Amino acid sequence: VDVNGAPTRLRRLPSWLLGQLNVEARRAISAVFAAHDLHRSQYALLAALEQFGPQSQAALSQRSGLDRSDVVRWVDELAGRRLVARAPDPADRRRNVVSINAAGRRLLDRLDLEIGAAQERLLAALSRSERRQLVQLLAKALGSEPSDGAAPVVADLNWR
Amino acid sequence: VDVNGAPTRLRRLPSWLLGQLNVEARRAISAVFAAHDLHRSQYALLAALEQFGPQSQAALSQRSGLDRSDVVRWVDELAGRRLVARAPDPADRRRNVVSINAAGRRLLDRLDLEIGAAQERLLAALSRSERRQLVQLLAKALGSEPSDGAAPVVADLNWR
DNA sequence: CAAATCTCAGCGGCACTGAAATTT
DNA sequence: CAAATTTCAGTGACGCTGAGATTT
Repeated sequence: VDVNGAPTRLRRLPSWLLGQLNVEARRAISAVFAAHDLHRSQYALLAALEQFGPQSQAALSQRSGLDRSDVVRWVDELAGRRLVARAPDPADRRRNVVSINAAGRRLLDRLDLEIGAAQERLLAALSRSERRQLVQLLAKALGSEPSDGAAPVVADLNWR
Repeated sequence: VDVNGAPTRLRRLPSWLLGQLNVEARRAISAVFAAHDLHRSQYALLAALEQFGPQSQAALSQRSGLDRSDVVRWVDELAGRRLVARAPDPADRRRNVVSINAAGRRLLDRLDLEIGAAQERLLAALSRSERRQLVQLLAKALGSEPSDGAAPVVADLNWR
């Protein structure tokens, strides 16, 4: 993706710039996951399970931002690889309770490092403080409230 | 898209934030174009034609960032609606020369306004200076060199 | 009964690939 | 001949919809 040479109209358009950088981001990230025969969505699921504990697929959908039907597919895959467990909820038999296990946590830790490195590659043209700024601006635009509880649940990723 | 409630891992990940905001951006922008029975890609083509003049489809592909095969499809559409003209290049008969006409320019002007308004909606949570910052950071991350020739080719869009 | 949950089949937009046809 | 250009058919990932089955 070479943005120089593109029309001025586009080069000034936030939505266009977002789209272009997102293309590069998807490429970089997908490559990381492909090396593990995994998918972006599965990282989101593992992250939600690690942070919020065992939960229904509906809850997973809400927390991960994935569609309910995609949650079904990706949990299938994760369960088949023994990275998560899926069991009917005895308290409400409409639900499946999904939980991450030790192998899932190990994989998540390994992925954190590689994904962090990919972020650095993606934003190589920016300084550290610029990367921080970009993250804050994106979060604010999304209506993200400061992740309360000043104590971070997860250790700082290495791209910071 | 509600980003609060998402895992901390994701909320700190530039590529994830990019993806989430890009989803909203696509939704906002597509709605604008749908009202004109148009497509995002066609705006990019019109913008390239307006700024750089008549050119081959290969050149259009490079300038607009669209794939060569998609250029074929969208130029088909634009030509069918008499917004651009497509004629074989007498100097090199492998090429088609595509050019924008008066109707295309009028449409482009109208779109500029509506797209500008959509950008404002997308970034409503940001102040003006934050929006400017975001655009600059995205551009820098993409390796965009300052659009040289301090004189802008296009009038400032109203979302600035 | 209405509402929630899970599951499955499939759709539409989109970036992209491969190959054929033509011309330089 | 190799390389460039246009065109077309098709693919795969992705976000999403609709509907059915089950349970509360």
